[in-house]
Amino acid sequence: MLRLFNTLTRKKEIFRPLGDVVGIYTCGPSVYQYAHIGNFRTFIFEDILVRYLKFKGYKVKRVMNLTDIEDKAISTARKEGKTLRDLTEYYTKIFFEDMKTLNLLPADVFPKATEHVPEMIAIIRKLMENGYAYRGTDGSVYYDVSKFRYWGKLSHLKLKTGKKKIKRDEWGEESAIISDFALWKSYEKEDRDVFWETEFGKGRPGWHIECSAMCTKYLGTRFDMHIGGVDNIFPHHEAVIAQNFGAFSENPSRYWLHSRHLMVDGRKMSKSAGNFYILRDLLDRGYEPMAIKYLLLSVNYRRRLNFTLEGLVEAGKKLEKIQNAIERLKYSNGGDDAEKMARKTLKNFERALDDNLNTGKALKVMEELTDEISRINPDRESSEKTLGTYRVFDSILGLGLFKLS
RNA sequence: GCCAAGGUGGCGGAACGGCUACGCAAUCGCCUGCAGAGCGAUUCCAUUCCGGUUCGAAUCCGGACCUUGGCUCCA
Repeated sequence: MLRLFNTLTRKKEIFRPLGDVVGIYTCGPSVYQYAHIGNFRTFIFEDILVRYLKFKGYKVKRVMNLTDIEDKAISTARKEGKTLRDLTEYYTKIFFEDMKTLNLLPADVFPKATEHVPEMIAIIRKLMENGYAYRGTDGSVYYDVSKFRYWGKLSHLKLKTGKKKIKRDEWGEESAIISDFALWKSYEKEDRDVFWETEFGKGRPGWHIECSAMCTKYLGTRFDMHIGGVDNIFPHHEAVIAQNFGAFSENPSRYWLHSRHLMVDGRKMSKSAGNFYILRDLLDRGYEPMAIKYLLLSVNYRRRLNFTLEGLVEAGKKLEKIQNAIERLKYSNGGDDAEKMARKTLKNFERALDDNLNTGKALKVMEELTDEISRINPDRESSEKTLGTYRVFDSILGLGLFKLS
């Protein structure tokens, strides 16, 4: 029985699907730069979750959005003298390549924000009609958070409503005052050719509306899971809930899952600290993609994971050890029975993943099986059965365990 | 300030009331034409601190101390 930690309730809850198909929406990449390994920690987690649900017999529909319009993307395109479209198409292509390199299954739908402006407008219209939105003096449309009584429920922040912006690093009484957020931003000349003519004027979408529009379009007003990194909790997912509630009177997702950020060399990964890794840099330096994946899976997604190059080497060794054991099983023709061990391991593997997708533990039980069968000389029949067990593991983990074959 | 997570051997990381995981690293053997891989053995007073509950605590309770994360750039 699968249990997942729901940010909304801050508890592990037994997973019960709403319908025949498990609907999963995940906040995908902003395609104006290379995705880094931290991004991939989240995407790998999501991938294993999807694969595991399928293994358990669920049908899954997964939607992953591509954010191809936002402030940074626009300014990056301007700096590089490219059109927004050229820029985002390039990084989208790279992202798909990286996903393939890491053996991640593609989502069923990859909707792009720029292709869903009419859907966004429809939701903003509803929000206006329902009294959750207003036109600002600058012509933009804002969400009035004072109208939403559950504002702050997901993030568990005690937020005071107000129009003031908080100042960072000046925590005091006023620090929890938050501002309304933009649904539709009116046109500024820095936007150049990035605009749409709509009933709310010439402009472009706000930061959060795309997810409301696209999750609703592809999964309906109520689906099973919404996933992202912890940084999305506030304000992004809080805003998505507010938007959907204002438009459709319900929280769009039953479970909200958030993966924790990874650390690099014991510190938060950041460009300024020089500990910022993107996939292709690591590959250029000779590291194996599956070793990277192995390391990223070695700790449960809600725990802090410290990414180091030493850890990466170690992960590569562990993976190799398993690959070697599998290779040996293909030809072993001894007299020992491995099947019992394999069956026990599969059970423990499932138990680990059932517990909030504890991939670290799952890898551990797999390593233990590997050690056990290395000590014996399995007979032909149980070797085949054990290989079957490894195939199950690999179908869920996608680690290329049969690489040597 | 508010809200969280966590502190286990040289390192990573299990165990959530009892049998002192496991892996990596290190040392020594075995196997091997060499290499790789593998096997066996060995070493290391590990549970932040102080109380409490208990026959028994890393695990439960209370209190310290410390670390990390979030609080509209961010997966």
